Amino acid sequence: MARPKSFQPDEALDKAMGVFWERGFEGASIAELTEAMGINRFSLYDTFGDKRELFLKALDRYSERVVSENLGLLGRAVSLDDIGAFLRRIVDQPCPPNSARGCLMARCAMEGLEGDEDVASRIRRSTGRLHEAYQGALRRARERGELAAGVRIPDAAWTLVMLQRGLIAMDMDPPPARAVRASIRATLDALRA
Amino acid sequence: MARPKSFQPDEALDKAMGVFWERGFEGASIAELTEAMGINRFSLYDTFGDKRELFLKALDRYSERVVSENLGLLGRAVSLDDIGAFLRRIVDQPCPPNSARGCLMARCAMEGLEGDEDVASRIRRSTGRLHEAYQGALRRARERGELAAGVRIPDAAWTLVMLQRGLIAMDMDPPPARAVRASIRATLDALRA
DNA sequence: CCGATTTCTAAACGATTGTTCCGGAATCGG
DNA sequence: CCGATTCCGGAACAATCGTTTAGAAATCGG
Repeated sequence: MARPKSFQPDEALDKAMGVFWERGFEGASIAELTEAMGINRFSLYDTFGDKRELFLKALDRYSERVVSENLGLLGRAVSLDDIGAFLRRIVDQPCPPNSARGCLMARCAMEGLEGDEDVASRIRRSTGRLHEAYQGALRRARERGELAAGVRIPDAAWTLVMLQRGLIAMDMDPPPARAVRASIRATLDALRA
Repeated sequence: MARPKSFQPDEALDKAMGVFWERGFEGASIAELTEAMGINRFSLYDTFGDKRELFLKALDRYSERVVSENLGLLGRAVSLDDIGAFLRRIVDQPCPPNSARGCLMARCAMEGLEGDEDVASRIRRSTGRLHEAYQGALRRARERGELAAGVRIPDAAWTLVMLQRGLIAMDMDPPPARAVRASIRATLDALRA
């Protein structure tokens, strides 16, 4: 054995995730990353590989941190009202660390990273898990008799995924809060028995 | 007077718009732009200013071309079915020039350009015009007696704006086409009398 | 305390970024 | 045809990009 690392890779990866979250992949420079992570250039390459590998690791971290947290909340939803509360939380949560907004996955989907299969597969997996969670919540709502007869759960789950994406996409120029709440309510009422 | 330009600024700006559309602001390099525009580096700076000014001009061009085209279609919508046809057209149009997808404005809203007030104001104006157009279409639908009594037109218009944004945001990993059509139909049925 | 092993510091790499400058080419009015 | 004016081609700018390398520093087992 020899000299131990003077930093905690886990914490450094969290910081890197935050930088990518705020600035995107191309927008985040190595200098910015090393400064935020509190480590040296060499340590970054030695521990995480090059920028792209670091980005993939940050995506995975985002998936187990942020996405899984949201999925956990959704997993406890048993009614349409719970789903509505979940969606409302999405829009008016005060962004985790400081000024990072929106969804890292959704942001990458907008960048030119669509060609990178490793990135694309992670995004697909993330949306797939979200769709799955919405389906679960809808099934529980159906068991309680809340859903209208004609509602197809897979399609309704996709509707909610798209609504969530739409809410996030409106981040820069958000509609009045009342309109947002009304949209969420209208979408859920359309499923109601 | 003297030597005339050997290119048409209007066409060159169209090409630049296409590059920004596909690659984003930071992703589009000057070399890529000049090549696509068919002009020299000097001509670019002499005619359009620096990269940021060119980008702002491209945003304006996008606004008068693509946005206005969509707004024109919406302006002819008189029923909820017309709105539905408009939304369906958004998702399965085969991307104007070649492989440019999504909305340039929405893409910039995801990039780190939120700090630039000149960019932000253009995005606000674009979404504002879209919201206005949806309100107009909804008013015409109401005149025909299609809208339920409790529907507040401004809120419903925001719902449609967000739905459209959500549809575009799902571009990389799109849900099955049937689910998309079902979502559009469900959203509109919620407004129906 | 020592040698082996690993991390860290710091400098530098070539490539690319956005931007500018200069000499030659082209077109105009006269 | 001429001089003035404008534009084009290409080289070059400094700055930054992502990445690598060489040597100093630090920690371990023995």
